[in-house]
Amino acid sequence: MAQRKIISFETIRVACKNCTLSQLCLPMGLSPDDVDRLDSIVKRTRPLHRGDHLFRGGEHFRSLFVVKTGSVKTYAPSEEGGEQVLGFHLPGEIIGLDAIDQDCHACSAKVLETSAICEIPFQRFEELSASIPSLQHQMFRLLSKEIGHDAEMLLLLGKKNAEERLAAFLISMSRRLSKRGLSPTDFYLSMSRHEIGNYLGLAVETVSRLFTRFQDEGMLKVDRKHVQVLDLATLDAIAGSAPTMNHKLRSN
Amino acid sequence: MAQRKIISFETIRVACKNCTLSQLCLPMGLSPDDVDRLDSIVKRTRPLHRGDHLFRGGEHFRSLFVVKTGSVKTYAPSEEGGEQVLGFHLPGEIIGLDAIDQDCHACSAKVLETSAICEIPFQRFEELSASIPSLQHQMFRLLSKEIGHDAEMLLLLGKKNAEERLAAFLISMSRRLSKRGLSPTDFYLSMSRHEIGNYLGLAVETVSRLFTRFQDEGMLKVDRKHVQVLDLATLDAIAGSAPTMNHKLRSN
DNA sequence: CGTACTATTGAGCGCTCTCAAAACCAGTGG
DNA sequence: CCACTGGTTTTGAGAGCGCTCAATAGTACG
Repeated sequence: MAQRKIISFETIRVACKNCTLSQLCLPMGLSPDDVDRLDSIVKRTRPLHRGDHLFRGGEHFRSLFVVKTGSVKTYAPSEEGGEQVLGFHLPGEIIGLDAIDQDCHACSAKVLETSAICEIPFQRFEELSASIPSLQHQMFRLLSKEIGHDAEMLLLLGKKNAEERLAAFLISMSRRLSKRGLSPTDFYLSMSRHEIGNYLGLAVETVSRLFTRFQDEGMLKVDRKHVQVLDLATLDAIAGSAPTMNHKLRSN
Repeated sequence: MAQRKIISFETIRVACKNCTLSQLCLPMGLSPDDVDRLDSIVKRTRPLHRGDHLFRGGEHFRSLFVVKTGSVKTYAPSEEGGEQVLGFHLPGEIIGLDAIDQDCHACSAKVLETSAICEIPFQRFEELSASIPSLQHQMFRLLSKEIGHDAEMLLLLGKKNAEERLAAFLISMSRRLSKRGLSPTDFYLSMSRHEIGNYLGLAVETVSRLFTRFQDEGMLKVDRKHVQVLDLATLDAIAGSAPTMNHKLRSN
């Protein structure tokens, strides 16, 4: 996932415009003028590095964030130092939507690799969207899309076994990366096995064993964080919640 | 949960106003005038009965729905007739938010008991919220709240064991019912054990066994769908994701 | 009062976790 | 250049939670 890419300031400025565009505006047109108004409230931040926090749980909510390059994970810290990884966010994806309600962040967001992030002050964004109906509509859609995505994760965690979960995870990464113009079959995972397992509700060891198995079965070629998908069709079939041949549906 | 309540048309009309109010407007004030404008676009529907559908997956999205009385479940039908229960919706709660994005319902909504439902045509609602900034803000909050709730479910399905899941479910029901002025310790569950298990990612048998266990341990008194919580504090403690004494955290 | 459905209870097994240890990697300092 | 150290990943062996299968009881309804 573009680990050691050199990022010029100009690159960020331009691409940042693109990323807000692609997320909020592309699907249904804003006028070029409205796009400029939107873009004028977006702040650019200098590149963040592995381990940096966009925000921490409990902090006051001020802005939404959009990943320009790199990747970010969101997680809910629990009492005893444990955490639940809530999601991984790739370029073009938005972070912080869950904080609008409480006006305060319920989860934390940590950068997984050197990343460029755009910041959208929410108050100003709200004012803008009140005056641009199609922007309001896009925002509703964006929030709704997030809810739909969460529903998929509920299905994954509620019904799928370990094999199906990892396959679904890889397919999701593949799709999202290819949407950004990257290879759907050859990519780097910026998160650790530990984080993948946490996200999928599996133990690290189970994730590791599955990577090995998938490789043995010829579906993947795995070297550390570098993944090459050799048989996307089979992987997709496994991910598709279709219970494995020798399994019946669980509890339904 | 108010199973055999007689509902007059007038009751619905008045209470329907209340329910849209409490969900969308109460938290931050709309002017009484704006409230009337909102209320004027809300459709009342005659009472629906057990098994009726508000909508089915794949149908075109036109309206959001608010539960006035009764209860509704949303679920995602999967390929082979199986289904994943996505949520149970009690009075005052809104349904259909996930359909805004695709302009088409991804899940189905089925009435669990005789219920009164309000319908909010989304197009008209959007127009209205563009002209009432505080309504727009409330809608953003509502969508965000849903995302936050989903995150809680992810944590539940990803990290909690069967005991903690059922406890969390019961605490959730208790809280939501008491928010509507009903008893937090004495209520009827309108959904079957099967549906509870499906929702929580557990087998029916496991749910049944846990109800029995909770009762044996003196935390609950259970008679079919009638639940009385005898020790809310303990139940709350179990639900609070705190791993049981003899368990460590799972995979984090 | 039979039929169908839902709920309960019991017994056994399997998937995934836990525990443990080795292999591998990256960074640091001698 | 290499040993040392902390981290991540891999691999192995065993155990337990929760599922599956199966049978019984209880409930709703015609």
